[in-house]
Amino acid sequence: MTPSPAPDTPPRPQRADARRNGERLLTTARDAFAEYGTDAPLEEIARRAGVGIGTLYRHFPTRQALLQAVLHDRLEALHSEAVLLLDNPAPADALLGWLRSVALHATRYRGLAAALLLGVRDEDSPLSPSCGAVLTAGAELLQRAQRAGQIRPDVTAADLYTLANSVAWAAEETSTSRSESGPLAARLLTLTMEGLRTH
Amino acid sequence: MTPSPAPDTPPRPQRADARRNGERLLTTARDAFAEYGTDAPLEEIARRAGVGIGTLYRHFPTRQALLQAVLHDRLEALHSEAVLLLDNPAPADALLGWLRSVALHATRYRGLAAALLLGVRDEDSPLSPSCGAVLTAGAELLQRAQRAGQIRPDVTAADLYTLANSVAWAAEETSTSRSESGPLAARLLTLTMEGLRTH
DNA sequence: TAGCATACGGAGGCAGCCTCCGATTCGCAA
DNA sequence: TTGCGAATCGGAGGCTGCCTCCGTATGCTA
Repeated sequence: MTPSPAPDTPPRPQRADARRNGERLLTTARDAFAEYGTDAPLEEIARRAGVGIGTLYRHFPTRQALLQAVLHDRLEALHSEAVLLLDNPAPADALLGWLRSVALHATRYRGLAAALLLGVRDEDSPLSPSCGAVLTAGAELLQRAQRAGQIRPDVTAADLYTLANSVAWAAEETSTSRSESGPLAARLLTLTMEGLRTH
Repeated sequence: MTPSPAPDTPPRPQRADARRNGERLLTTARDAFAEYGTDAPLEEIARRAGVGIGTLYRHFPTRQALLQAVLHDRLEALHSEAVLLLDNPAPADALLGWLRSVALHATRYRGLAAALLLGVRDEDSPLSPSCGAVLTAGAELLQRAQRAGQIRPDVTAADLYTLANSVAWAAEETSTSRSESGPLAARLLTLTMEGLRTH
């Protein structure tokens, strides 16, 4: 146990240069992921941000941690979108529209769908909390639609999350450019989702 | 132009040691892919087969080429299964059953679904001919089911191939062990396919 | 402005890819 | 059988990218 100098004094705040470097890494990483996909070379990101590779690893110990920081806001947005849609008068439409957002988001970077799927499977992943929150929000949306009798009762939120991401993955693997993959994902998702409604 | 000694004499057949090495590499690769997935280290495969890495690359210039050789028979089997099913009296059931085979096959090795999708997208891939044949066979099965009015007319064979593989991919990404991913793929595929029938 | 905790940077070791070319082996022809 | 040329082999070596470790530099507080 390292004795703290004062138990309730918060640890000294981050040094100014450290905060600056962290921010530059973040914005640089965002660009690099967009350009190379989620397996963009980390050394390239450090170089572009004008810091050493050691600095990158100190701020973000794993690629997943960096990705989590880059995605944080977007995942939060998906979460609150789901919460808002709980008030939508058409439960099934609300659910399916939200799933479209999820799938579209997952086509943003090449490799992202895989990372998002890992985020729910592996509880130790830095993405796990954010992905878990998204999944939970989706579950409420689903439950409401199922209670209304509009969606098959045997589908789980995990199924839907998985399907949305897998469709996004397929779109990104199939399309040459990233601009094509969005529409393709939407099209495949529509086909997939048709089977979920009750008849 | 290198002048051939005799225009219609086939070039001298492969030397005995070369043929032997090629075969050993093939069976070794099969095991390695099963163990490590499609990105198994090639040097490991060469080592296990008891040949130098140079020999591996001479026989199979790319990883895709090796994969193609390993998959050849299985893909051919999927093709002929489709042809046989053309005689099945229930067109939609025949199609959906075949898609289940396709998806199950794609869960065989980790990373395989991605390779199979690439095989139809990239015409230069060594997998392209085999994958193309599978896709064509599936298209006939689909056309028959659509003519019978049992499957939505706006679905393409490429859609179905893509969906089957993406579901297989999701199953392999989601499951810890490979033995779980088969059933999960089947379950997700069922959900997906429900929407394809006409009502 | 001195001293210390914090943060930086990049050298270096590792794994895997792929190429290239000197060494080896096969198999035909005499 | 033997000799020879063509076919084949093997792995060293150069490259990219990952990640760790530790000597050095710098911001912050007193």
